[in-house]
Amino acid sequence: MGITIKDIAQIAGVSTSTVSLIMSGKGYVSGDTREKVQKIIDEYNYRPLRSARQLASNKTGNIGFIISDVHLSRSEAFYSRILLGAELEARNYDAYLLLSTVRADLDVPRNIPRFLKGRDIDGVIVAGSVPHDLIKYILKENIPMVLIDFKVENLKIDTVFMDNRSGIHQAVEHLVKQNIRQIGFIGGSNYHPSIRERFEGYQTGMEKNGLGNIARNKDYTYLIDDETSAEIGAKGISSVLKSASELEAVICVNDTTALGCLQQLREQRKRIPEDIAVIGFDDNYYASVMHPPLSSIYVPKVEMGMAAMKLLMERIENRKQLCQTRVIPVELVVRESSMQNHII
Amino acid sequence: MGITIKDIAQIAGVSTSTVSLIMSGKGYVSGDTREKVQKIIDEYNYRPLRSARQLASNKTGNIGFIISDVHLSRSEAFYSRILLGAELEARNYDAYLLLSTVRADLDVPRNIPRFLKGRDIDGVIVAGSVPHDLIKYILKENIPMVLIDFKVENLKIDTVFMDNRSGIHQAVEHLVKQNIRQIGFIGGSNYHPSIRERFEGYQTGMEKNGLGNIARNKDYTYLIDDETSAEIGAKGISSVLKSASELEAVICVNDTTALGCLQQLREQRKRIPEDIAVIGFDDNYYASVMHPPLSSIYVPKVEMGMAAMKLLMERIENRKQLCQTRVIPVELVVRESSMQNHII
DNA sequence: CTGAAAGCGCTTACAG
DNA sequence: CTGAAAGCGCTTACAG
Repeated sequence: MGITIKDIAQIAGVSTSTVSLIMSGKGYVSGDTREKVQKIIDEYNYRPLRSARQLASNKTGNIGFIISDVHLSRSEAFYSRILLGAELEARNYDAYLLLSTVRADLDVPRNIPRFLKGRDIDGVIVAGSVPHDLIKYILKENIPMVLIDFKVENLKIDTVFMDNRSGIHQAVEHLVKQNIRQIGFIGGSNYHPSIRERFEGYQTGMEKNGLGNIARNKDYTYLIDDETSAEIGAKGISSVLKSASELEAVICVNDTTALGCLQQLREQRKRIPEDIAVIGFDDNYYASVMHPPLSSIYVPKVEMGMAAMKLLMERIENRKQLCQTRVIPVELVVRESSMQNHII
Repeated sequence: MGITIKDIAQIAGVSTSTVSLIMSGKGYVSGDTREKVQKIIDEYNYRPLRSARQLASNKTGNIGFIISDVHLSRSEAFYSRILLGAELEARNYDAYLLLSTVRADLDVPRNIPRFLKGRDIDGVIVAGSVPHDLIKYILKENIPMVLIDFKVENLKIDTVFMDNRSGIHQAVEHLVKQNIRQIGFIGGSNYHPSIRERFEGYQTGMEKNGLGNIARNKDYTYLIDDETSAEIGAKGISSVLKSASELEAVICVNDTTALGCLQQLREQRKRIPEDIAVIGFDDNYYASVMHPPLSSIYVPKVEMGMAAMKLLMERIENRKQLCQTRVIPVELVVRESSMQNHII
């Protein structure tokens, strides 16, 4: 029913090879022929059938996007924005994005995303943490892959990351500039690479400002190696408040944690930011509408998805190139929750 | 490099037709042959190449998932949960989900999702509102389609919806049982079908409880036909509070709106729920961690995605069947924000 | 610069 | 119940 390359070739009075060459932009075709054929292609609105193209060229034009089910449906919309970026960028390569969610208890290799088994993709983007076995499987199968906001030790894989350390450094400096020095940290240290980096950022940032003794004092930190949640924030601030009575400010590993922290502080009748300043990380929608509005480190999520897609395409083009890590810059957004001395 | 149907046929000593028949589960194959061949298929872990299958059968095995970019990246994770459900269900049909976001200012048909033009999908799921022109295009092209949480007037399309009216009715009754009668509504009336239904639910629910006069009194409602936001909630409650001084409770069109409402009430030093009870809709993660925790109507989002995929597959099977609407039940979750008289 | 032809890996009437 | 064969719509060496 659709129009085929044969039809176009016949109408244009050329061979199908020529039409194919023109469609793909490869090989040499004279300007005249090209123009003539292109006109007919446009006129008939011809689009090559993907499956035929795939079969003949042994390329699928599909990119797999793998994400854990809990991450995709988390409220921060963090990963769905990354997904959005990947999809946007895919268009520039005329690629389709195949989505597959995986569970944490994935049974590799029995239960892996189908497109991996069927080889229906040219490469995959993995966003956030997934079972290590899955990563190893993809590597073993030699399928081009880019990780976003995830790392697996000792494995050479292209990665897109945000500059977690710089983000926390910005937060620390913003506080120090206000003469706030008793700064705590709530979150985790090891559950996820980004979480680890944020904690390290806290340590090094404090160190740089001559506050290493505080950062090393465990009274000032609350670390739980688990999926982040508002609950951790609430428990964390209670705990730190008890152990470090001098506390003036707290940096939370992300906005969700900060939310719980804010609530707990309110229940304890602490004024924010007068008694305790609070800073989050991610800068999601809720940060700006929290009470008070939350200072947070903005992460350009869409850009991360786009960067990953670009990197993957480079990898597919040139499978031998050295592994790269793209670090996406982040930026502190100051709001009421951390403006203790009202100097922005 | 991969193993093909030919290899399997040769090893098993049968024709490729027989292998194909077994793989697809169609036609008649004797038990003996079936078993023998199946064993070899399993042993070699053979999986037919999708593109070849597509080309030969003229079916793609792909389902398109279309969603507006703003919806996908909204913080409620409402639509990403729906997407999750669709993907989960797709596995049961061995279908792949192709994602495409569209912008509100989509230029139809120039800029429509590529898989629509290329006919690379067997059908599409459209989640949330998208430009009407796009819906009309899909209809005109006779591509099987299911809408989720969206309607286009006068067009016959399979649809999955949540029971918005029932949700609001539950909220009204929950309040009335506590002898709360001065109930307002904040949100919109016309921007989106769900919003309209929720407003209608407010009107009919109030009517049923003998409170029609209040529902008809414009002092008790604040309606803005725009994308929902916390800001609308804040402005809404200020406005209603001014015009309806007797106000005891307010139902918000969704949780995001309720969030803004909560904040504004706090700023005005109103106690929640003692002075004003507040109820949201959607029951997203933030509802339970708001301050105070927000009563809200739970919407089973994953189930909606699954239902849509099932419905679409039915439609693809039988293009002539009558259009169906699947209404997914919802349920009020009572939390502190609406427990004025402490009788749950 | 262009064309003829083989081939990609399946499915599906059609015979038998 | 099973096999031989055509065909799906492309791409890609290979000639010329």
